[in-house]
Amino acid sequence: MPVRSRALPRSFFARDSRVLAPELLNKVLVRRPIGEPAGEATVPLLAARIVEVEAYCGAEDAGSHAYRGQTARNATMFGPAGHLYVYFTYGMHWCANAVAGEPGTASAVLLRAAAPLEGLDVMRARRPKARRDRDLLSGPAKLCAAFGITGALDAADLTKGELRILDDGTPPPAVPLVTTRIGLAAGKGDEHPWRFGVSADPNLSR
DNA sequence: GGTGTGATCGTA
DNA sequence: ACGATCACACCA
Repeated sequence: MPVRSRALPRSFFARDSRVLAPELLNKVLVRRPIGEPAGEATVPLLAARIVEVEAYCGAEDAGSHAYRGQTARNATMFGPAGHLYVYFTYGMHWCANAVAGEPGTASAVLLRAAAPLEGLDVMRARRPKARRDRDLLSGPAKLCAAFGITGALDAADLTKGELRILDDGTPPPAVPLVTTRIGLAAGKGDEHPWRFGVSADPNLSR
């Protein structure tokens, strides 16, 4: 991790989720030890380079949890950008998003896959079923499991908390992979090309 | 490489 | 009921 890595400011997140999403590719998700001071030089406990994301667009997006308005579950998405929206799905999995846009827009970017950089031993211990390291973070629920992200981290501030997204100087891909989003029912937003990835990266979800 | 299926529970 | 999923079984 280069010394000049720095946490992304809130202004970085406060944009349309479809603009923010590809900009998050090649940024570094880090989790620092609990209670560790927020110095820039601290070695993170866990670090991974984001290689796959999806944009969700609130009230105008049938695929978004916010499509039918605010509830207790999705309230974080209606708040300020730069916070983490964590939800539980399929009765067993947690998934994490970076809240985007202006307050009230309820847009977010789902973190779908990442390439492990640091803390591989911790990630392997949390994901004993992953046979290869490229499977540690190759899906939104896998990523949360490996990073220990649960509902307890919903609404965490990504700009200054124990969980952050850093810019280490690696630019996003000039030409990202762009496809429709995964797991949406027909007519429920599946037509929008709002999934973005680092082409041919081995850590992409299946 | 691909497809099919069961697990398991909060939310609407 | 159904889901912004995963892992395993199987076939190729």
